[in-house]
Amino acid sequence: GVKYAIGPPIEDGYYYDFELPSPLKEEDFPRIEEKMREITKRNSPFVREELTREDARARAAAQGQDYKVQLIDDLPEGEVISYYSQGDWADLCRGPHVPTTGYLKHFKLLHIAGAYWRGSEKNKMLTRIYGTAWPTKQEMFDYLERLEEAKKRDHRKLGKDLGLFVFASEEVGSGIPLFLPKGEMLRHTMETYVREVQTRYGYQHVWTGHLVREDLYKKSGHFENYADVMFPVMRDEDANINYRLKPMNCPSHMTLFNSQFHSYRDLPLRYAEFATLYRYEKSGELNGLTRVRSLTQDDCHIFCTEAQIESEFGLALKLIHEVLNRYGFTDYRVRLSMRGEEPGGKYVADDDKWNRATDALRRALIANNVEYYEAPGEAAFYGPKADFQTKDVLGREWTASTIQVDFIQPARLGCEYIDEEGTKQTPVVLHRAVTGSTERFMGLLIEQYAGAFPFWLAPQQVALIPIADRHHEYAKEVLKKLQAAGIRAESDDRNEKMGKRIRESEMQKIPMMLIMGDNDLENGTVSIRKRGEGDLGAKTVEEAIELFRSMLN
RNA sequence: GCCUCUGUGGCGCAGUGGUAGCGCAACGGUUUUGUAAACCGUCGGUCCUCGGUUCGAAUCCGAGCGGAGGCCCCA
Repeated sequence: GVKYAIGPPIEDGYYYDFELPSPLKEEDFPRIEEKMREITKRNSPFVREELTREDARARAAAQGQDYKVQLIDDLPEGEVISYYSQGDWADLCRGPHVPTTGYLKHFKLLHIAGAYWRGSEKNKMLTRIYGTAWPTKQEMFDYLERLEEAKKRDHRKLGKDLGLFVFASEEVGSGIPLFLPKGEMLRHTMETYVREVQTRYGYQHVWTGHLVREDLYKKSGHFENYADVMFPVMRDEDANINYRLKPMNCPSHMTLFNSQFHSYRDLPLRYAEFATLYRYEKSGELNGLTRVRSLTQDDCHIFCTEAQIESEFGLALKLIHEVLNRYGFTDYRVRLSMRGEEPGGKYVADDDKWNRATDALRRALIANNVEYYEAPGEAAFYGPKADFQTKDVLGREWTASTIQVDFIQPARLGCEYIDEEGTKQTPVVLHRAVTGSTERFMGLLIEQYAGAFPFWLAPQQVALIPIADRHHEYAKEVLKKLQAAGIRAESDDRNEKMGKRIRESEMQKIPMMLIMGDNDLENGTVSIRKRGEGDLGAKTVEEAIELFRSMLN
């Protein structure tokens, strides 16, 4: 028989998990929906019934509903246990429900997915059916419409349309984005900007390459948790050494720290790196630019004393605010990710250090007036963290910025500094990333702006389109002047009809175009066309440069 | 990795057993020509791969490789 697990409401809909005797297919949906309509037409009432724990348990057990029995057993003491019934169907549910089935008129089953019971892959995989329901036909139509619209902003689609990047999975492999010239330009702009900010905030940039001896990760503790995602590269049989592609930077940066003596006067010491990392993410995990196997992390490690945590956290916070605001991200939530309740697991066992680290973060969040919510079980194995959660166009949550306190790794890797008393101390390390990874952040940016980037970020600021002759000397001269003025200009190398090119530029969200027609070539002018404002008429090159500059802010 | 869905010219799609079609794009041309369009024509496909069933496979079956939506994971 069918066993019922859980079926909660979610944003814009609901799902229900079942254990089914035979697999369900999406082609079964019409039949199920037909049945649903039949039930709603009956307009039968939902009846609420409150039971004692024993009665509820007996009832679920009698029906052979093992999952319900487990749910009942796990309900906290004092919780009212209710059953809702409708016709001959009864189900454990907290409620509330609509009075009768007739209230449910506009619904649609969306898709099927597998889901582990209780979310643990050790448990059986159940069949989850997602659906949506709305009070009116119009609202449901609007919702489905919104989904369609969102798909148009999907960075995977826009990235292709705008010529930013491609995935050649069958040639170079899954999860390895290849960036076209415009995409590389965008990457470069993003990284140059963050580098400039970091330098201003007292960070020093370092470089640690791509290969690391496996032993270092055994020492740091990464190996036992993440061996699965580390690409093996090469083994030196004679020396008995394994080299790995670098999946994280922390041990490398700490090794750099250890390479020199440090006094308390050197602290805080802030190392930053735009590092290419490689992680063998599970195939089902890959997702456009937001989850890849080769990524560029804007990773930083701040070595400081325990007393400096709060001020360093505050500084990092200020930096993150500045950067996210510049990019136009204001809609994010801060999550304090803490160790889970369960003892052991991946978390390094040292209650005292965990408590001190968590308290330090909490104090810093409060001191800086940051609103946050706590999430047990989300911490890194070495410490708690503050994660800045943003959403993509389909509503999925992703971590962009993160600040993490680490009392564990520096000790393991033997980091030291000499304090005022002349004794050796272990520094605290703050791990910090602003954009998280250049790739993921670019994906979020593309969706944020639907491809219409702000001027300073746009991979192409101006398209040059000489009408008469693209090899015209004057056109070349104009291009040179623009580039000399620091404006990213490209000449269009296709000798196309202008109307087509303009339509295409609208699609590509080019913020400003510079057109050189016959008249311009004769008069020594250029014609400006600005996105959203249309034709601005003929200008001199110098006037055009002024106009571009004014757009930069 | 697991569950469900999916893989046809550059892009979007149609085609469920008889050796592939449409729209857009591209290319050429005519006309017009300052931000746009009309018309005519042309090019372009190992129908993801391998194997099987069949007289015959894009179509049915199996395996593999991709992609999508979830689940677990996310240093």
